Amino acid sequence: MVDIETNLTALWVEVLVDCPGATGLYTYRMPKDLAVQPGDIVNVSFGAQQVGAIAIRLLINPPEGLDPSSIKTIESVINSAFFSQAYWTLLKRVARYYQTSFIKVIRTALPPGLLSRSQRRMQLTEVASIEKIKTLPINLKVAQAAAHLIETLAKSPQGDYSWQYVQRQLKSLGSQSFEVTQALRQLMALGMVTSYLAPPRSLRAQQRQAVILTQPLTAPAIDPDRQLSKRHQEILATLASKGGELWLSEAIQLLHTTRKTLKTIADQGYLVVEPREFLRASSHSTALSDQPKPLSADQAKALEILHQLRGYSEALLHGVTGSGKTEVYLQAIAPILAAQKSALVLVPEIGLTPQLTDRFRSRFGEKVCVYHSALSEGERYDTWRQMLTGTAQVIIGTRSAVFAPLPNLGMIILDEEHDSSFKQDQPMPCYHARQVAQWRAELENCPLILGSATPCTETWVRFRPLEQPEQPEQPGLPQSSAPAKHPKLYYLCLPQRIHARPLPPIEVIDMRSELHEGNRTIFSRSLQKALENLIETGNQGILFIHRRGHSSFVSCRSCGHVMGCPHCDVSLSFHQTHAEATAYLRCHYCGYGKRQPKECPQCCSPYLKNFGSGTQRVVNDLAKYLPQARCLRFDSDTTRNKGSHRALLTQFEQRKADLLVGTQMLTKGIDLPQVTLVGVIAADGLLFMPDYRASERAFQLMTQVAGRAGRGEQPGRVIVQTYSPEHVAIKALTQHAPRPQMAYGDFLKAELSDRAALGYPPYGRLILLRISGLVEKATEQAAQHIATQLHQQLELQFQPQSHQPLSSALHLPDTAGAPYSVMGPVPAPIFRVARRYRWHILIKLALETPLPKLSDLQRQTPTDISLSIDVDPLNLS
DNA sequence: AGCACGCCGACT
DNA sequence: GTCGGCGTGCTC
Repeated sequence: MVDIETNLTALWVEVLVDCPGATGLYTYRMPKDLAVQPGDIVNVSFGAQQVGAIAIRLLINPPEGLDPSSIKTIESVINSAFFSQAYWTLLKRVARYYQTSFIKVIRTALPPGLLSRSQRRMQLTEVASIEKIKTLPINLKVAQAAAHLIETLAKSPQGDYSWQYVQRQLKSLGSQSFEVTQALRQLMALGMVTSYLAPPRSLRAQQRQAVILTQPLTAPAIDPDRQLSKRHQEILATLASKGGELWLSEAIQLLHTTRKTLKTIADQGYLVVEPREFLRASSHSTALSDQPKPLSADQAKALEILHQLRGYSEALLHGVTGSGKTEVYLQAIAPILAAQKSALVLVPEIGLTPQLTDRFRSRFGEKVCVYHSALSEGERYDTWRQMLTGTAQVIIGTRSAVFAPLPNLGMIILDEEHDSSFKQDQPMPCYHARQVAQWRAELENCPLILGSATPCTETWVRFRPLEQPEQPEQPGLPQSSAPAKHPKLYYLCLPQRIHARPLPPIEVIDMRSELHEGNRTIFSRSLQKALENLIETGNQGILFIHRRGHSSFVSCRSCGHVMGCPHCDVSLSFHQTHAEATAYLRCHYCGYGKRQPKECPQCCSPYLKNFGSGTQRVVNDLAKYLPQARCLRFDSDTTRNKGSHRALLTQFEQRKADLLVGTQMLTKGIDLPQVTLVGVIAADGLLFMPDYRASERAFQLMTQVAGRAGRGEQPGRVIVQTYSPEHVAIKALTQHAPRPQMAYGDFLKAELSDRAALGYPPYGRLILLRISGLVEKATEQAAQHIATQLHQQLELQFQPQSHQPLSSALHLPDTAGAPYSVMGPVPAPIFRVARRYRWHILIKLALETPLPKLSDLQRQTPTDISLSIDVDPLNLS
């Protein structure tokens, strides 16, 4: 409870302002009519603008050295009493561990727009005239910018755009930023444009056009003076019978009419068409068609343990692909909901798992909400508000949903826990949802369930300490159990598929010998036979290609020139949705794109050779050799549009195609029972990434794709083609079939002993500093400076020790005995991306070394250089 | 982030 | 001597 007396006498509030560069607390006056509490999200005027802020604490006396008359009053309270103690502690912990300012963490946790800020906008006045500009004695460039500015503003219905938008538009038309500023100043002096600060618009629910009857429902009085056709009367009557209010789109369908007809009636005054708040429809409430399914013995055993979990505890549900993990989740959640508590289900990517969402929906109905970054601001806000209400619900969401503000959390489930999309590596905090979920479960005192067929090394080591390298091997199949040393960690194993369906055998094909024996196609003879057989028997198959392969660049046959990105040190990738579509070249790193040129920019030869994107090429080759096979491409080109994911899968399910040819996306949560054949075209792209996790990732990915085969009644078959069959990940893969879970354990055991020897995670901790800037020299200098600072700080925080030499990439200095070592700065593997030069510094910490504080580095970095601190990086490039 | 203030170079 | 560029620092 809040101390009432404090509440009454506190006249001052210290707040954390959402403004970069405004670190520290600012004091505001308590408004007379509002009782602001610590943890409230408020709006304050800061400098010239209005920004969001969080109230941190109340003060009875104004701080010393601050003139009370200069203190502004808190503008408004956006959200009251939102942060619970546990949630607050969670955010603090995230900020500390991931070396990020607290306000940045709050910003990632809240839906965008909640910490609102005022926006500078500009508006055209009547006197605006391009002709007049031309006569002015000003710089030609500025005059041009001014003309563009007027043209741009004229395009808006209100002659009104935000400053940011105009700036962006004019830049794309070739103006420099200072020219725009100057042009604006000129135009304002001439009175052609006015500039103003728009107050922050509060976030609202989604708006939709609605048709609303203006007359009373019961007796729509028809004005005899006005002509109203029979048809129009009919429409009004139907509308009245529907409650007098419909969404425009529904009205058009239901009343069999058009927008125009409604407009005509509206003009006569009988109805209005206007935007109305669209409350999140509970209309997609499919009937509760899905009932709990009978469980296998393994599932039942796992569920029994899950049901007994009380308070904070963690369980790893290690189930082979197709072992029915989802059913276990569903039945684990049911009693939580029944006890009026909520459950949080985290998945790698919502779009890729429509089947999982559907299943939850049909089991739990309206209690299921989806929360992820692809939702519109309004939808996100709605869902967020909905969560705060405290009614028991199931939230299915991606990484950021780990911060979902559920007040009464009963369980957290993290499905496919090995998936790298749970790690954020772009804006700080570079958090891992698994780590945050673990803290959250601890703080909220609820169970956390991690599920995967291929748990990541970190998780494995935590749950299976007995199977670490030096330990003697455990005989037999692993059993579900709790490791003795951690009574709160439970290892649950589903070693068999449901209905005892066998895991498909995996054949590894050595593509080198295929070549020696004269097969120059991309399909080995085994795969060819299997494909032919597939078509004959009328079954379905999947062909998997590793996307970042070598096969999608475009080069000139005559001079060898490779089309490269002008902003990055990478080659452009070839993209084409279908054979007739325009060919595009796109950069996978910065998004730059252009049409495929007709001739080589270097030597003007018309013979530009493209290999097509991986999938495109496979589809083309397949069409030549097996023309009767019907293929569907499933990659970023064909699934770009919203919903096309689902559409493609539905087509495939309805047997409108025999083969699904695709990339990584195929590995995730797709359950297609008719698939009997899985082919991995070239495993090699995966195996030799310059990264210590390459093997682990390759093995996980291949196990996941292989798991797509044989889920139905027909047995499956997997063919993996490679040029390096002796690779550990490939060798381990072939042991998959007889003792699947052991194969994974064996593979990890070998992998872990390598990691232990080098002090890599999970036997050490990494922190990656990414430094980037637009000016090559300045970026390098900044990187050097940061490295120097870093050494000083680390020495201060830990034992003084001898300097490690600034060694080059690939091999880290040996950490034996030392609490830490620093490598770099070194140029990043891809030195230039999106016109920025990039440098890396890698810190390796011994396991027992506490996490250093690196936040000071941030402050000492020049503003035009960006420094991001990635704790426990997954991606070292 | 935005905006004011202030220093420095090009111009009447 | 002034105008107007952009660099530096502050915002309760």
